[in-house]
Amino acid sequence: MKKIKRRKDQELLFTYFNELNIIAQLSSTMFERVLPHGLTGSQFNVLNWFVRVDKVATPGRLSTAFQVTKGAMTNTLKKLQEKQLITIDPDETSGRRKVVKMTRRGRKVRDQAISTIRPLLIEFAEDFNITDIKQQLVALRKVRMYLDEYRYR
Amino acid sequence: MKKIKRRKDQELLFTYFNELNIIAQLSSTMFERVLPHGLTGSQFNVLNWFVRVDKVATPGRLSTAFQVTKGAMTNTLKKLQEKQLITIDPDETSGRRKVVKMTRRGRKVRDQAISTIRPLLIEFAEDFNITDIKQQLVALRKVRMYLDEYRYR
DNA sequence: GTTAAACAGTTTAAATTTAAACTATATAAA
DNA sequence: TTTATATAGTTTAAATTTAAACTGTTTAAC
Repeated sequence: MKKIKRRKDQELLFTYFNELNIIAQLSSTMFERVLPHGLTGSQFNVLNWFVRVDKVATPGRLSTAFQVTKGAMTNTLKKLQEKQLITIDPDETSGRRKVVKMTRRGRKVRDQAISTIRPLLIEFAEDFNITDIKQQLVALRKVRMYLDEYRYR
Repeated sequence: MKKIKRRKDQELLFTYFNELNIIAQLSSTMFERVLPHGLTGSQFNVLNWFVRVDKVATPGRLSTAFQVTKGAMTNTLKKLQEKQLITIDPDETSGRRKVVKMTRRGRKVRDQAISTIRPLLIEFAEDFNITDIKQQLVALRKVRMYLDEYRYR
């Protein structure tokens, strides 16, 4: 009896994470399609980080934040720098660190990106109950926190 | 007033999809780490599809199901074929189609994969209310269906 | 029946990402 | 102080994925 329940639970959870993954894939693709200036998802996420979290960053802090390898972040930052959306300077206080900041142009492009994504979200909001989404978000945060902790054990 | 509400909603939704994406990334990584036989996530997903959905497939059907390009699926199937986990044969009734099936070996490896993932899910289940997850799943399915339809407009 | 269009799958080149090796700097231990 | 180790970031090669071009087959129109 218990064994059967466990198997059922396991299937349910598997389906649950599968559904999460499909949604993640579909939504990222939708967002990426409308991003301006040939911005990729990772590039936009970095720009948005500067608005959401902090004015200043290091490559390492960003690679930890987005859970990508340092090499991947080096690449993403290089692209953003080429487009003049961020600056990468040596850290005065440390010879191995670098200081990353968003430029004024970067901020403008980020705002533009937000405003191209907004219509998609507004439309979505018309079909869904915001209060309900808010509750889902509470639950999702718990799941994310669990996974985050699990990762570092 | 309405404008402010819209902006708040937009931020909430953005956070919502962001949270979904982080969870998707963390969970896929966790699962992939424990997969046997150097199986990648995409490879496992194909094997699992044969258990969940149908005994027989075509490359096209699979690339649609997982929303990846045909080229990506060609690659994934090639890898699975090399490992002798699937067979790819010409379709008797059509010269341009191919018939993909999971081998007995493939089924065994898929079952093995499931059983390496299971402990992670069992542990997860101990910290979360299954009834609650079940309700979340209902909500997530609605979101997925919305995005799925949105995609083909 | 020919011809044109659509379809199924593969191949190619470019982009992104990872893991691991590597360079350079900072910290800690002796 | 000298030496060892940890840290920050870059580079490299391999893997995966996409978009687009391409091959071959089927369907539809005429």
